[in-house]
Amino acid sequence: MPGIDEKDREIIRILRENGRITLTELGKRVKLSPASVKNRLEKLEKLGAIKGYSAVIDPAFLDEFVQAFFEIRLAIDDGSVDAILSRIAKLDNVCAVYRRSGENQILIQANFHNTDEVKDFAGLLKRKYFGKNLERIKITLIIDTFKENWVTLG
Amino acid sequence: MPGIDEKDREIIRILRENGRITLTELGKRVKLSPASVKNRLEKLEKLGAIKGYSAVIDPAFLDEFVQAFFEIRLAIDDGSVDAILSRIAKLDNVCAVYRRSGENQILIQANFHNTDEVKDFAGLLKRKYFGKNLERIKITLIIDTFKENWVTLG
DNA sequence: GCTGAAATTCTGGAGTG
DNA sequence: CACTCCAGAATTTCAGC
Repeated sequence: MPGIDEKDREIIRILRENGRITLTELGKRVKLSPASVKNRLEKLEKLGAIKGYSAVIDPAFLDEFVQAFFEIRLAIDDGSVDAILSRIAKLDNVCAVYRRSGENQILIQANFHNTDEVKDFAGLLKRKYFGKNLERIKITLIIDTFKENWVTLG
Repeated sequence: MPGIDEKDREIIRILRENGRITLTELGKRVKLSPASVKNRLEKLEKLGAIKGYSAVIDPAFLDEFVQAFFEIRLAIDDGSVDAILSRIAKLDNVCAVYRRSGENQILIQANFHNTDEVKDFAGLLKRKYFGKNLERIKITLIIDTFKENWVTLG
């Protein structure tokens, strides 16, 4: 990676596990002044190394009692799918969207208030987003979370 | 949820998509003083609604060029597995660990420098962590990420 | 990348409804 | 009892070096 040194990587690693750390504390850990850390942060955000910041939430506090994975098998997986995935990514209840190797090329993670909403969402994926290109959809529900977004729980 | 009102939920929703927002800005959005927001944040963290904060990173900048999912089928899935999953969750290259419904009860997401490390990790899961209890392990590699941790990319 | 000063934010206590 | 206000502390920010 061009223009990235070990201190940048250390900053990234720390932020990944503690996204709300202050510049001052971050500076102490990597032995830099707060101003320098800020300059590096801006550089890393501009370069796209840091995409954003997020809090790790217990979804039950938002009445999101059902968390589900949707593994989707498409008949044809070409570039035209990208636009669809981008639209799905914008949905408020969707927390992750990946394209991956294997038979089920698409993986979507989303939260719901109840299982009826899960069914509705699966129908939406078939009807509104993928249409006949959707060959199979496998739904699994999260039972327990031990780590999420690099944050260890419990 | 006891002791949680709509303003708390709004704070949580904002933080989930913008984990580094200041208390002042957060206060403007939910129409509260920064001090009140701070009190609520401390309450939400104490209650366990907010588990932590994380930056969303492009793993390539850490030379983590391979991101993989490990779907694991166990012969017996009882409470004794919890301790194992907690240990796996502590590993530095593991970003998520879930127990879920379906045939492959365990889902692990982790990052690697290359595919050799993926193979090593799969071996470790079998040899060190699950042993004979591990019936099957399905590995898939992430090809593209459209959304992660509630942060939309691209 | 550091320094130092100014602006902003954070923080804890006292006061109000 | 949660919120606001306010003053002191800490942090952030930006200029110049």
